[in-house]
Amino acid sequence: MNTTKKILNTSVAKAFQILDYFSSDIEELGVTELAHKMETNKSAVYRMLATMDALNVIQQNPENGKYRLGLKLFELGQKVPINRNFIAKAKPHIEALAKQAGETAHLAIYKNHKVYFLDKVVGRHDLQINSQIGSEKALHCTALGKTMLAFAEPNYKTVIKDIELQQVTKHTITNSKKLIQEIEKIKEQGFALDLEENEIGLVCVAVPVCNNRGEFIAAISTSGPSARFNENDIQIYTGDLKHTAQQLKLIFS
Amino acid sequence: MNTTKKILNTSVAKAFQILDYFSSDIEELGVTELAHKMETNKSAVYRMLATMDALNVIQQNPENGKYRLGLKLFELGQKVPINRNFIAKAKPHIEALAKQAGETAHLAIYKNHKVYFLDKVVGRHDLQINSQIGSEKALHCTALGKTMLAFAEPNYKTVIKDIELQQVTKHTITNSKKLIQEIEKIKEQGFALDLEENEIGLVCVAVPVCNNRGEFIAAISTSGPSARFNENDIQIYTGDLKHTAQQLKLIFS
DNA sequence: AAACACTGTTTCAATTATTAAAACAATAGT
DNA sequence: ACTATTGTTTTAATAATTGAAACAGTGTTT
Repeated sequence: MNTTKKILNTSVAKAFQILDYFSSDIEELGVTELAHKMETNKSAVYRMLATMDALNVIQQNPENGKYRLGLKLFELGQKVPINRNFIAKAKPHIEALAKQAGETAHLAIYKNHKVYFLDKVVGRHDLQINSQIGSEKALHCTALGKTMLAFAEPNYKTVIKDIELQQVTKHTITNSKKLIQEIEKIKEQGFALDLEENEIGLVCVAVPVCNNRGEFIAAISTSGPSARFNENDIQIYTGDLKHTAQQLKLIFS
Repeated sequence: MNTTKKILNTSVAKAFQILDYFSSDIEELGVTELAHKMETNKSAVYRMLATMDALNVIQQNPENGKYRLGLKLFELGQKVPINRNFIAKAKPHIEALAKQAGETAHLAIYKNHKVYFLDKVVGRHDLQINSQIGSEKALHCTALGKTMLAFAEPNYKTVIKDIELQQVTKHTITNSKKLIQEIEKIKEQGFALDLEENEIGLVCVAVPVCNNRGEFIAAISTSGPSARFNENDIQIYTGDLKHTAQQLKLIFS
């Protein structure tokens, strides 16, 4: 019963590598385009695409021959066992949070030593974060991640030593000692900050959501450009977040 | 630019075959269990699972060693280009529809000569349809499918000749001539019925949702056990459905 | 406690499928 | 009509997958 698995089938890995090139921004990709991105030949990519097309995993646009993600993935995505009931019930509160601050709000969970976005409600401004529901982020450079290290991970010191503290921006905490200090601080104050540690110009505030037994369930955050996140703003947002976390606590208690 | 693709990579096909064994009912599956279901050996299944585990496509439960669908699929599912805005805006109307009738309501689209469920709101009764958001259904034996043949497919007669009219129940229309007559009737009356043609005991009413240019967008339905769907009930539900379709028309016009 | 039955995991030679370059076909732009 | 691009197909060379059997754990039964 191993925890870290190895890739034993290269074809399957390549198939999912292809799928990862698609996003909400890049809806369509061609064979040649993908082969170039992946630095392989067209044949291999084509065979993968043809196979996945036959399985409805991707779908070819008959107009230009390019491919896009198919409905099989939508179906499989719906079957992933996550608490959809919680997401649905939390939604109005996340919406209220985003509306109050006017900034983008996120709901995220802790899994595989990573942050996973479960839901997102955008703020009212033009300048927005390019986050994707379902996508993952590193723990050490995000407010959500640091919240999780502080409140979701009892052995957070071990985790910090295990994960790679990659320098994403010049403000990223890459020193494990400093990060442990930061987590201790977060534990005390009950919220986490990301001051351009994940992306220059982007600030984020996050708090944990727990049930009435004090068990960590999820983390919520408010994020936006540093220009709109001065000390006073952050204090207000933190209050809003704690208020929302309290409401969400009642849902799952 | 072929439309029907062939499976050129067996490994990828097997990987997705494995994923298809999972559902919201069957959340967890083991290596031996899957190997038995697929009538192959454990090694092949294990290698697939290990690979997909490494990619977060599936995830092993460390408590019992069994596997479940992973967050990568949730992420990919979110990236599939379907009109999520429409689904979100339609949701309250589908909910109202389900509440009024007390029966399960569905929102579905037409793609690849098939019905795809985009959303579902369950009714108030214990006896419920076991449908899955994102899953597909055949056209000829469902009210939603027949609605699509009538209103979404200009060349519906060609499609009927192309698709297999599989006998699902004793009431399924398997004769193409009769099905064409049925579609013509549906075109006239503006709604479609499924009188136990897909499952014995299950009745379904469906209507099309169009924009103000008359273009088909989606189909909505009300379904439940035949005991709760007498002629009078069906007439009421049809009225409700047409009312909802009218409201949804305004959203996308 | 010891034997059993059941997991998931690993191994390894035999087999089979994948590979990659080049040719092909089909479209769009100049 | 030519050119440049696309997706698709073909080919022997290659590298991967296969599947039976052994292994290593867990939990249950005797």
